[in-house]
Amino acid sequence: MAAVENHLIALLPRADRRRLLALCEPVQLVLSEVLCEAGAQVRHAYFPVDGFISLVTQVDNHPGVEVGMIGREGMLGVQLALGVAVAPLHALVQGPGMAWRIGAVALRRELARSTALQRNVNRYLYVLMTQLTISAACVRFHQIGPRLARWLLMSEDRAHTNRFRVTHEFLAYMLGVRRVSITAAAGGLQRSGLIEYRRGDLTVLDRKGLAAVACSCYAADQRAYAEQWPRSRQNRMRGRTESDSFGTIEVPADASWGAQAG
Amino acid sequence: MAAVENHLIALLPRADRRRLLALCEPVQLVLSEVLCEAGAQVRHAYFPVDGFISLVTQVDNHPGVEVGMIGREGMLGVQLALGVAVAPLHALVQGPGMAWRIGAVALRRELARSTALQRNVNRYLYVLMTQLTISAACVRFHQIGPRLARWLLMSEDRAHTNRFRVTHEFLAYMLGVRRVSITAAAGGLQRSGLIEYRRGDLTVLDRKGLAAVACSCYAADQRAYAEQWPRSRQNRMRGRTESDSFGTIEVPADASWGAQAG
DNA sequence: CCTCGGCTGTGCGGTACCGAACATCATGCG
DNA sequence: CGCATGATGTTCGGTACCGCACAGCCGAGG
Repeated sequence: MAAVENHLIALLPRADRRRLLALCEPVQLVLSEVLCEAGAQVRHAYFPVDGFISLVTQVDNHPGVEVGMIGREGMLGVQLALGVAVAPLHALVQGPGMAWRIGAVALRRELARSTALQRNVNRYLYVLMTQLTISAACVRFHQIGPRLARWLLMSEDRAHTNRFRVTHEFLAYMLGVRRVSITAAAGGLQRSGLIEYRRGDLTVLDRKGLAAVACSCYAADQRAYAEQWPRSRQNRMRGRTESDSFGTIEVPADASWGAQAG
Repeated sequence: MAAVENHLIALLPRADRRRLLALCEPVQLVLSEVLCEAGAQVRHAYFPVDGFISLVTQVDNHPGVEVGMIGREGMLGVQLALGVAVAPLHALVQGPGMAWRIGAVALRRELARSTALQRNVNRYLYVLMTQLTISAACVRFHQIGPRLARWLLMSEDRAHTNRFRVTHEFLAYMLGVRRVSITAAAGGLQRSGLIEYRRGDLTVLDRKGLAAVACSCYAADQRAYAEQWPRSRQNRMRGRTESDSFGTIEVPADASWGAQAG
């Protein structure tokens, strides 16, 4: 097993993992690439390893809003496991990197064979649903500043780096707000010394501080994941070093999924 | 087969339907009953026949927002099919009536046995996910008036009556807004002659007019359902009498799931 | 009949957004 | 170097909400 691997794959028994990977091909996720349009036919599922993907919903002629983020902890194309070959959402690459890609038919065949894979995919499906409902409430009640902080934390978790290429324009699209509102919110975070950016190059400086100003949805997302994989390596390690609260814990730059690298 | 039945059950082959119903017990859904709390353990799934159910999400100490509605077309407790026995959302009875209730274990056993049931449940799960994403965008971009109109249409579809007992207070909770905002929006609809209400007793007078002022999410929800059951009785009938646009079509009081009673 | 409690209407100031336009500034390229 | 391009900063008025408070009003129960 590789040092880094998609979690849904890493958690499979060795034989199942081998079989699944034999059906996959490695692909490079390219920044801003659109992996599928809402309503379009889907032929592949993706298991990100390094890269990560944003799920964006859109209505009428309003700008989009991100309702989900998929990194190493999940997969794009869960609906294939439900026998649905249409994408419900725009999926676009938000962090470049490697992913495993598998054909829809192969995935379904392997799902029928591996109950472990079935279990993982089902659980992830539930986590994703939870993420959607959290996003709905977040978008309704939380202000732009806290939402931006949450977004940065979630991205950092999935990008495995504290520095990424995003413009205010792009952030505005993700949060479903005006660019000007991002300028204001990001300016505030920068003045507080939590982040630093210039011309599409953003660096998270103070992860802990960011977590303090982020809305509760960041913690809620992590909790939803942790509940489904309470015994995974990441979450076992978590117990060793953290308090039981997500709101005030120290979250180092390479933390992910409630993990504490320790 | 009864004249009225839950659609997920009605669409099963006779033998599967018989087996499933043998495992179910009829229960009466009582107005305002809370069927499950978010995060709580779930022991039963429900297939509404007459009654219907609201799914409500909540964060911090904000009021709730409804993110899904379950009537004859769906079921409460899909997550059991994913092997998850925790509820992601508050579920409360919004329209009284009859429903079939089945134990978690029995449901899982029957799912393993009936591929037709599996198929229906999986597809409904996808529809529900779509509903969640639609709600997220709706709550972000659409104004209270159109959202209220949408809510009334969705409720009427599931209540199978144009008259229901709801207070402004309750509507405010469903839409995640202040009671006062509902008073304003509902007052507008009443002055336009689309609805009529007094003291917790609301009647839809002009369904067509309501559809005209509702946000696009009403049509989007119906389309999501219709895509998954394109050949169901309701949707077959639809093709005979309707144009391809949801925005301007006539929608009679007893329509449901894109159906046109004709 | 009257009163009380739940439902509805109204008015007030505040604010967090929006849309549009314009100003500045860094970067890369001819 | 100078300039186009794209990123960021600022300003303006407008609006759709919010929180709060209070006023009317219907209907059930004493």
